[in-house]
Amino acid sequence: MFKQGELMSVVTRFAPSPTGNVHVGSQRTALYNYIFARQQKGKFILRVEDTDQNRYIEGAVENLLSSLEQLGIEFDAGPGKEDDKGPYFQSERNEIYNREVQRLMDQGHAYRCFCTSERLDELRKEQMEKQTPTGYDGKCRSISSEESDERAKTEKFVIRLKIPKEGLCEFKDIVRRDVKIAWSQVDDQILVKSDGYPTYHLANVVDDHYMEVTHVIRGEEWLPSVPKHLFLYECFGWEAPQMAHLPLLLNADRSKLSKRQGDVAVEDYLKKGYTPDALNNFLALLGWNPGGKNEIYTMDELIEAFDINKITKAGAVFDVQKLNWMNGQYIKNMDVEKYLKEARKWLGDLKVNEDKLDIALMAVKTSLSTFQDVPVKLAVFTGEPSAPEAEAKEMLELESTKLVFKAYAEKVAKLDDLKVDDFKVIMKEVQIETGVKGKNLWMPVRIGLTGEIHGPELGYIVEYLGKEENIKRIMSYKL
RNA sequence: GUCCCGUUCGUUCAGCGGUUAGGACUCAGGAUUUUCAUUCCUGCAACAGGGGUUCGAUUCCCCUACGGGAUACCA
Repeated sequence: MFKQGELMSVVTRFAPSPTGNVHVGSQRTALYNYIFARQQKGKFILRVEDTDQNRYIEGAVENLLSSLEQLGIEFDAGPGKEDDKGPYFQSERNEIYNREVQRLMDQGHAYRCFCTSERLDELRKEQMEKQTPTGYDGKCRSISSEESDERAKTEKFVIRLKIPKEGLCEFKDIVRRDVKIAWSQVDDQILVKSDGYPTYHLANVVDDHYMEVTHVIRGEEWLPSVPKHLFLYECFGWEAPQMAHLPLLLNADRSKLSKRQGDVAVEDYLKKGYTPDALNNFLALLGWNPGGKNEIYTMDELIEAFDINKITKAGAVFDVQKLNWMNGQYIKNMDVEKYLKEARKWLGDLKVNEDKLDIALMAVKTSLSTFQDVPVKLAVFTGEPSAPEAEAKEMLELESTKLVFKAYAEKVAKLDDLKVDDFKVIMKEVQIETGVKGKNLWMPVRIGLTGEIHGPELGYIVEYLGKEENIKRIMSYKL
């Protein structure tokens, strides 16, 4: 349990590895770290965990940086924002890891292991068959330091942590509360790979210590390795940070959120016209909720309301339907200037009347769920009228429609300009003159102009089309 | 296989020993609107199962079932 007012300044960190585009699950982890740090008036660090040379993907760091920037998740220290705690790329910190692992070796907490991967595979297979826990059997533990030094000159080796073999590791997690894992279940973790780079476990602990991280907020998949980390802190004589292991994000079928069942990259959602604010809001509420009727929160409100002690334990399904609703809310409530500017980016190769574009955009503002919908919703303004369907045809064939069209065309012809307000006046006049009102009045005009029975408010369409086009379209129906 | 974590409406989040189990999304119906959308109202819908503890369990404990994670020289 995290208690307010503890005499420490909070430092959190987001530490992804650059193996692809940022995942929405990572976004949520970053968000919780960021929100918590801001709430506690602490510091939020970004650290790139690139110790696995094989998995590095070109452009991943750029994607990480740009995603965070677009989302407004700002770090206080990290790549491009160096301070005395850096560098913030693990691949540039090998000197530190080597120094620390040497300490471990000197103290007898770590040892070289010369076992081949073939032997390790074999061992694992045997253990599975015997239905016992899998893990390293400690063959190289007993090699003398003299022999170890000698063999190291010619043989490949890794460095392992000498995990206690007995007892129980008990620890507290802010989300999971009390967790117990038997030491017998914990493997002699590899700390340094044969290529000389550290594994996650070593690098993570060393960096968190030197970067003075006070709260480790990360995904649930790390929970089983906490004992290793705790033991490392103990060996080093360092104080361990507090832990909070977040529930996972799931597919609709409750399996781990994966690309097979939809988009998982932040970039994908941004490209589809979801706003960063909506995305943040939605993700923040997956795993935690302040209660009450409201679901819409600005970043500042999230920071204000967040309670790290109330994070949910169970995995959460990423429900696009709710995201769509929420994104729609953000667009509806968006400041007009900002909306217009953003919406204009989504026109694609739609041919629009530049002068009247804003009118069309405003007309569809409340009907958008994502910005990707802009061209679709705008089609009724920019395209030719579509061929009327059966229901529309019926309306056109009404006797009253003839009168309405005639009166409408005449009124429009008399005007110099055609604005939304003029249109309302005209329709009133047409109603009085023809005696037709309600649906029978409005529907035919809509169909006459667009061919559709549904669409945005007619006034906007009328103004967008302009006088000439209005008359042309209405008169095209030989009634 | 072994270990760890989890389980409240279809989804998400409230509830933290006594509630008609609440909100949001979805869905259905209605109102408003020239239509769709928006907005508003109403409704449908859940404590995985079994044992305890207790005067009383959704809430605490245990077991089972189910789900997820970890078991890599990946993070």
